[in-house]
Amino acid sequence: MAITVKDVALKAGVSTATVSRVLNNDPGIKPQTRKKVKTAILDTGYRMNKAARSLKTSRTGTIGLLVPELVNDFFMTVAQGVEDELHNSGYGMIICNANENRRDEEDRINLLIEQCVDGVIIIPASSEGRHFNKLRRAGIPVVMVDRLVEGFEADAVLADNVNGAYSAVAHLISSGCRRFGFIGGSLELSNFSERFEGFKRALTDYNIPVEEPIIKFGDVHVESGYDLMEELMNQDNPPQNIFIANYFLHVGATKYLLNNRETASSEIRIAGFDDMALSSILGFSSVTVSQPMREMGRRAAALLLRRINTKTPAPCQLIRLKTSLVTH
Amino acid sequence: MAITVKDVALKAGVSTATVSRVLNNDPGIKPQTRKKVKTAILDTGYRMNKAARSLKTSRTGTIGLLVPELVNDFFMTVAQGVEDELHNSGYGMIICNANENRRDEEDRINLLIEQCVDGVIIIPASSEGRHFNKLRRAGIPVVMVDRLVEGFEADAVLADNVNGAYSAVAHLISSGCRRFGFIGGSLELSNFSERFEGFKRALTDYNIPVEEPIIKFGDVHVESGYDLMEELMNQDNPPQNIFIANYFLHVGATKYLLNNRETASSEIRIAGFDDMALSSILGFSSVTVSQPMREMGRRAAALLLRRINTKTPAPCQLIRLKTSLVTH
DNA sequence: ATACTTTATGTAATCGATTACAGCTATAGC
DNA sequence: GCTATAGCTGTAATCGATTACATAAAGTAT
Repeated sequence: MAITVKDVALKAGVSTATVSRVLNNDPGIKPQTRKKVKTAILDTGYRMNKAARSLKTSRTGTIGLLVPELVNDFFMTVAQGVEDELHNSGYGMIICNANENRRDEEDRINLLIEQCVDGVIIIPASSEGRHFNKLRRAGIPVVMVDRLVEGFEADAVLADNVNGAYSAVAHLISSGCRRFGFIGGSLELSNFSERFEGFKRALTDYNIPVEEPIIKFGDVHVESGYDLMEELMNQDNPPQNIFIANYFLHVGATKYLLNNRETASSEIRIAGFDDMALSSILGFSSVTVSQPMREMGRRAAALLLRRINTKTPAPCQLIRLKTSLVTH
Repeated sequence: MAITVKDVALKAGVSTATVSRVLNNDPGIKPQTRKKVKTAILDTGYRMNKAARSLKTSRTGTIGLLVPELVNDFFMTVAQGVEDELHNSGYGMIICNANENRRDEEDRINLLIEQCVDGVIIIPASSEGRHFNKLRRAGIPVVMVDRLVEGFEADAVLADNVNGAYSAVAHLISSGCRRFGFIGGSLELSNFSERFEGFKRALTDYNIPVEEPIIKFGDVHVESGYDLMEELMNQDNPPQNIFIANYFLHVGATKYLLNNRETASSEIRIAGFDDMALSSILGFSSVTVSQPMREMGRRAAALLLRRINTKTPAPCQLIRLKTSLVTH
């Protein structure tokens, strides 16, 4: 039923080899032959069966993108960047959802291997990455984004978390703030430990003590932000200035403050990480660190494509992208 | 290099046919043979080459999901639902991004056809869908979600937009509101025209006139919401109650109000469509219509899988899912 | 014991595109 | 005029899994 190279060859009066060569833009085809084939392709409405091509070439022209969740503007903005770059090169992208857990993450890795993707970009769901070695064993190049993991080495594209956090806190300090709370995700996650590092460094550089009880860690979601802010505010002498290490925590924390306007001081100032569409309308937010999310995706894809197209194994490359500060 | 059925067959001392049958859980294999093959599969670390299978069976075990954009919690929540359902059935999902324009949308359709997906779920980017007929011609089943389009008929899963909008407006009316503005996307998009329909119906049912100048249409994004709210507020005698027909418009409109606290009355009450993670912390929001987004995705996927697995062409099916009202 | 099912497995063709190799033509070089 | 070379194009094997058909073995009926 479907139209194959054979049909096109017949129509154009050439062999299937020639059709294939035209399809692949091989040089060394007479211009008139090429034209004949091209019109035959259009006339027949031929569309290549990529499964057949993949079988022969063992390249699928698709890469996998594995993210911890789909409903997340950070991950999806990175995905946009990846797609930007891939599409330029004629590659397709399979997005897989790790559902925030290792089991699903591993499961999706298997799926991607079976789908014979040419490469994989991973935003890891946890701090542990031994299961990614399957990809290595299957000869599939990998690029990590946003976080590094234990037990697996690969190229990576990361934000300069330390300096990003530092600059936000320094900004608040220079506008007079002197006492800071911290809300962040688990220190096991490399991005959060880096941001905490930047936070501490800014405080020590300005001779501000780091007070244990007003440092809070949770997971990376809205609910956690809400709870941690509640804990923070219910202490004696809660801090007026709070650095919050990711967008979703920021949203949750703001939610708490809005729900508790009476008790929470209106003088609270928040420095947040990630500048999203809604960051500017979150109350209390005075400055946010903006990661170049889309660019991170683009760079990751570019790096991956380079790996795919060069067989020689170069040492792992680590790209750090600068953040910028957005004041509200 | 890679391990194939041949290697497994050799190891197990059977033919490739038998290995294949075990892989496909065919009945009529002696239990001991099956066991032999299974251990051989584990021992060799065999992983099937899906390209080869697809070539032979012309089924890939993947479906395509085409969305207008990735950075959009509505679309991605639907995507979650789709994945929930697909993954139960061992299917994979390729997400494609139409970038809000018809050209890219058509381009992604071609990509999906070439990838030989078994079916496609589409959230259309515009009101026009003639280009989707390519899928039909390629024999690929399609299910639409959220919107209907002109020039292309298919199964669809939609929210009950009319009653959703009606109930939100009726709710405000019953709490005393008497004069309503409307902010929505183009009426060419079926979901918005339905919501506008519900809006009007509520007003007429309660004998409230529909005043032209306070009805605003734009596109479906944050910026548009901002601009339309500005227009609305700059009129003589602006309405105190506003129905906003989607989440992003709602966000944009709120942004305007927050940026113009002095001029805008604090008595403004908004009824919004879509209840998202942040809906509850948008100021002014008094009620939102919640679509069962994830369920919409699930139902769409279930419908698609049924189409894929039954050859008999049944008439198009249209599923309407009830919305619910969330008060803030 | 014979013929006929039924059950389990093997043989080999097949899906559609790619590509090594062969073959043919035309041109250049002598 | 004859060979060497380059430039195009065709022939046919190939990728890995599936499956129609063939075959063999075991069970059943008479």
